Amino acid sequence: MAMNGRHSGRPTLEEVALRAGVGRGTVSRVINGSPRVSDRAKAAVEAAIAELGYVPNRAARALAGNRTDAIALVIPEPETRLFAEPYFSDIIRGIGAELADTDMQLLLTLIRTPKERARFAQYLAAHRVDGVLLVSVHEDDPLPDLLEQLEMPAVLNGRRSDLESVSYVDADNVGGARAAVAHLIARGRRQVATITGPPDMYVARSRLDGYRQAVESAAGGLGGFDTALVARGDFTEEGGRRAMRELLVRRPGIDGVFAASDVMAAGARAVLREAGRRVPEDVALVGFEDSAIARHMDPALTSVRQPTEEMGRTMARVLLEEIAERASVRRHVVLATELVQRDSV
Amino acid sequence: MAMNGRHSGRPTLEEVALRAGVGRGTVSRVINGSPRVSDRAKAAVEAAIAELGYVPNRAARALAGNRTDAIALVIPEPETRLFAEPYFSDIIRGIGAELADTDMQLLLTLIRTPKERARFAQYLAAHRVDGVLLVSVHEDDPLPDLLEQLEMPAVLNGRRSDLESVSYVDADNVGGARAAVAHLIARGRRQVATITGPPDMYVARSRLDGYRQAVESAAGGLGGFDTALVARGDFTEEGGRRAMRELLVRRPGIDGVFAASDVMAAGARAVLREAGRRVPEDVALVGFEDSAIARHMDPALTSVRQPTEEMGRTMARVLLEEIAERASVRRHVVLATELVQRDSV
DNA sequence: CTGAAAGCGCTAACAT
DNA sequence: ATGTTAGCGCTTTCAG
Repeated sequence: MAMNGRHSGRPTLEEVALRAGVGRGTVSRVINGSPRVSDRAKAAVEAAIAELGYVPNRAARALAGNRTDAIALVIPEPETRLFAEPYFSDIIRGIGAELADTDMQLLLTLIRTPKERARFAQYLAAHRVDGVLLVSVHEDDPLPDLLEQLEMPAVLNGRRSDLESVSYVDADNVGGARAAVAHLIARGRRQVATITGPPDMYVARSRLDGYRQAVESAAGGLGGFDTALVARGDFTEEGGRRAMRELLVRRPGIDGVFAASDVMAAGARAVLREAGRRVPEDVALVGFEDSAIARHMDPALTSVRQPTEEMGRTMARVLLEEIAERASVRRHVVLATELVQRDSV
Repeated sequence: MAMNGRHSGRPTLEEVALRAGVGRGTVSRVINGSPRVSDRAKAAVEAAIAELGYVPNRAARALAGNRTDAIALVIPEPETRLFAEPYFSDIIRGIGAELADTDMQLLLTLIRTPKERARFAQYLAAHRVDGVLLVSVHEDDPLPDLLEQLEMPAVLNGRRSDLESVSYVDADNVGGARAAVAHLIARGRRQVATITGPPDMYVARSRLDGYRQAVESAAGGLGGFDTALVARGDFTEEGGRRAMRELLVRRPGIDGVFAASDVMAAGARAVLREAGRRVPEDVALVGFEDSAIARHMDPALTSVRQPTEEMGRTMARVLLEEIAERASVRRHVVLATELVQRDSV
C-alpha cells in the first residue's frame, strides 16, 4: 500500500457523506446546487458540512471538473505603469466587486517580455484559467487572436478596431468627445482645436471622430472640420505640449481645445500658460479623464469621465457569462461617458 | 465503465512516458528536476515533452502534491485606493518580476467587507494558496495573527509593531526621516517641525522617531525635541493642512517641515503658500515619498524615497523561501531609504 | 432521487 | 536509476 501520509486533516466530501448518511454523489450534487436532490438529503448534507466545516478542495474539483475557477487579468508591459492610475485601480475594483460573490479567483499576470508572453500562451493552451481579461489592447496585440484561436473566453477593455471579434467592454469615446467639443462650442468658443492620440489606436480615432462630428454639426461660423486645428499627440504629456505649440503656431486665435487624454491636456495647459493665455478664460480646455491626472493638476478643469469601475464590473460579468455558456457568443458593450463640468467659463 | 468523455486533448504525463519509452515516475522526476534520473532518460523525456507540447496539469499536480503553486496578494479595503499610487504599482511590479521565473501564480484578493474577510479565512484554512503577501498592515489587522495561527507562510509589507512576529519587509522609516530632518538642519533651518501620521501606525511612529533622533543629535541652537513642533496628521492631505495650520499658530517662525507622507506635505505646502510663505525659500519641506503625489505637485521638492519595486521583489522572494523550507523561520528585512534632493535651497 | 464506481493527471512511496 | 502502484478529493455517468 502506498501510504503517503499526507492527509491534510481537513474534512473531505466523503466524510461529509458519511456523516450525513448519504452517498458521495449526493453530497456533490448538493454542493453544486443540483435540483435532483430531496430536501431531506439536502438538509442532512448541509448540516454535516456546517458541523465539519467542510470546504471543497479546489484542486480536486478542478481536476475532476476540467476547469479551474480562475480567470486571468493580463497586464501587458506598456500598461504596468498605467497601474498607477486611478483608471486602472477602478477597473480592478470593479472586477473584484463582481467576482466577490463568485468563487472565481483572479490571477494577476504581468507580461513584460516576449518570453513571458510565450509562457502565458502555454498557460492558456494548458487551460489553466477559464477565461481572460485583457486591458488596453493595442491594435497589433497578438493576444486577442491567440485567445480566439484557442476558443478561450475573453473580454477586452477597449477594442482593436470597429470589427473587433473578441468580446469587449469599451467607453463611448465618440460620444464623450462629441459632448466635450459641443460644450466648448455652446460656450461660445469659435476655434476649437483637438489634440489626438496615435492614429493606430482605436480609442484615439474614436475621440477624433467625436470631435469631427461636433464641429461639423455645429451651426455656422466654425467653418466645419479644419485639419489645421488637429494636432497629433501620443497620449503623453510631452506629446500634448508639442501638439499645443504646433496649434498655437498654426492657429493663434484658438480659444478652445479638446485633448484626447487628460495627460495631454495637462501638457497643453502648461504650454498655454507659458504662452500667456489664461486657462480656461482665454482658452478653454477639456480632456478625457483617463487617469484623473488633469483633475489633480487643476480641479476646476471640465472633463469627460468614464464609468471606470462599472467598466471593470461589466468586463467580469461578461466574461463569467461567456464562460458559463460555453457558447462562443461575443458580446460588445459600450458604456456611456459623462461630461463633468467643473469650470464656469 | 464510467465513460466521462472529457479528454481535453492535451497530452498527459502518461503519453509523454509512452513516447519517451520510460515510466511515468521517470517523467515526473524529470519535470520536477529530481537528480535521480539518468541523462539518457532525461533527454528522452525532454524530447518527448517538446514534441508533444506537454504542459503539466496544475490541478492534478496540486491535488497529488498537496500544494497549489499559488500565493495570494491581499489588499484590504483601505488600500484599494492606494492601488492608484505609484508606490503600490511598483510593489506589484516587483512581485511580478520575482515570480516571473517561478511557476507560482499570483492571486489578487481584495478584501472589502468582514464577510469577504471571513471568506478569505476559509480560503486559507482550505489551503488554497501556499502563502500570502499582505500590504500595509494596520496595527489591529486580524489577518497576520490568523496567518500565524494557521502556520501559513506570509510576508507583510511593513509591520504592526517592533515585536512583529510574522515575516515582513519594510523600509527604513527611521533612517529616512532622520536623513530628511538632518538635511533641513544642515541647510541652516533652525526651527524644523514635523507632521506625523496616526500614532497607532508603526510607520508613523518610526518616522517620528527619526525626526526626534535628528533634532536631538543636532548641534546646539535647536533646543532639542520640542513637542510644540510636532503636529499630528493622518496621512491625508486635509490632515496635512490642519497640522500645518496648527504649527503656524504655535511656532510662526518655522522654517522647515518634515511631513511623514508626501500627501500631507502637499497639504502643508498649500497652507504655507496661502499664508504667504514661499516654499522652499522661506519654509523648506521634505516629505516621505509614499505616493509620489508631492513630486507631481512640485517636481522640485526634496523627498525621502523608498526602493519600492525592490520591496515587492523582496517580499516575494522571502515568501518563496518560507514556503520552500516549510520551517517556520521568520525573516525581517528592512530596506534602505534614500533622500532625493531636488531643491537647492 | 440516490448509491456505486470510474476516472481526472499527477506525485510519491514501493519495489526492483 | 526506474517501473509500478496507490491514492489525492471530486464530478459524473450508470444503475437502480
